[in-house]
Amino acid sequence: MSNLVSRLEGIRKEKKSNLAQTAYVQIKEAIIYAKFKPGDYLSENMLADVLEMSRTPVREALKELANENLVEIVPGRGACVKEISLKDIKEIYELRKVLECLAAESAVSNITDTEIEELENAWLSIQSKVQQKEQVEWEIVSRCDNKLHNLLIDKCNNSHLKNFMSVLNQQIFRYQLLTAQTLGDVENTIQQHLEIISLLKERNTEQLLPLLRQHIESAQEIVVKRHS
Amino acid sequence: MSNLVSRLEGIRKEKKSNLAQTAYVQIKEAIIYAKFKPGDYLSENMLADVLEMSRTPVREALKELANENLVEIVPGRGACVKEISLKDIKEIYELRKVLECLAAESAVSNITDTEIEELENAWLSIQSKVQQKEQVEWEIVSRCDNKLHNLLIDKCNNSHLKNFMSVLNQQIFRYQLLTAQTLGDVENTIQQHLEIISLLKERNTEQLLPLLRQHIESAQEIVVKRHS
DNA sequence: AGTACACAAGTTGTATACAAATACGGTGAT
DNA sequence: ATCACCGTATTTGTATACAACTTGTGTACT
Repeated sequence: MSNLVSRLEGIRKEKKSNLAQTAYVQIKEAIIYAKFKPGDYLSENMLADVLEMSRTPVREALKELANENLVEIVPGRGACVKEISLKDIKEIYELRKVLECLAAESAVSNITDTEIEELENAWLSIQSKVQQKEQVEWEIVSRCDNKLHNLLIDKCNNSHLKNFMSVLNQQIFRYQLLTAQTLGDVENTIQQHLEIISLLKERNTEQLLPLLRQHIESAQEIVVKRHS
Repeated sequence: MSNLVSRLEGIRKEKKSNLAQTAYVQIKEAIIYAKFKPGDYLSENMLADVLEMSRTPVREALKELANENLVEIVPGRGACVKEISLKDIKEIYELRKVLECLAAESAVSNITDTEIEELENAWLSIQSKVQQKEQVEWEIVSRCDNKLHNLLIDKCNNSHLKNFMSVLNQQIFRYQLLTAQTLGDVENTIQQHLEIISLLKERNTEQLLPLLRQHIESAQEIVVKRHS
């Protein structure tokens, strides 16, 4: 009997509490939300102090962030928060274009109708607000935008692709936050998304992929334009 | 004067000696060359003992290897050398197909004529051996094969793509070693490569990409066939 | 004033110590 | 014989100590 109990406890404990992991999450958020700015040097001691833990887990977190291109470890100085260069943006979006299309291709057959409808409703709600001349915040549109892209990744069959894309999307999100916090042509954005959703509904891969590609390209243009 | 001397010494020291890095390289090689076999558990203590260093750098190395999908860190057990599943192979090759084509597209304009000729000569040498019925070892063909693919990666403009591909290629190389150590249809392989090289020489991207894609697909088929 | 140098403060890299969790093997009861 | 339980050994997670290196500043010397 106590055997069973211990097994249940094993299942219940899904926290995976682990200081290195929390350090990783905290520092990452601080970088993405620009609490730590590009060019800042983060010393392990300082971070350990702030996070109230020892250097060891902080160190592990920094190494992981270096892998994901969010910091650069400079020996003798500390971990430097990476700048965002125009070249980076172009490279990342070039990758996103082919990888997200690959994900979409496989996701099309896995996404359920209700998931699509949910997404559609979110956009329709934004559309009606716009049509009634209500104020629409950038954050809400951004969240909806991410919802679509995350769905495509989430529902694709390729776990390695998922990992790659999550690293990419993280950086893209950071770019958006740093450069494009204002709305562009909202009505156009809404139109693009609704078309994509409609093709998704029909499982029309052939027409979906080019449109998706074009959508990502225009997203890139916005970020690039605001960058300078 | 002594100021200059110390500066020169600083330049000369380009070793970047760092135990964590050497641990990473050593363990990775041991896994790729199957000295550590899939399913083996590697404890930090054991590795530290073998590598004659403390657990700290070993631990960092293992975390990095976990990121690259070569081991899986199991709490309470150790780092388990990853099995190679059929699903993994399919996923990796699917990614390779689109990413290597993307790399090739940009590499075509950066590769020099001499680099291509060097590659071509390597393959012609193998071809002449085969035509004279000489024995050709798998390792030599494999090395030539990798030479082409590494060149495409190396000469592409996208640094993020390079990073992704180096992780992918590492795994592909491991698959090849574990499953396909014997030669398939060598003459066909040679023919395929020579055609690709010829198109590369002409900078004929339009015809190159489909052929490259097809080449990767047939490489995948070989690995999959041997896997079972 | 300008330059070389030395010293101090801060940084990472590495080793080690300790705690908590887990696996493993033996022992006993049913 | 099988299962539950318990103690030991091993494992990771974390903190801390120390060494080597880098940077920056101040000082003496030219």
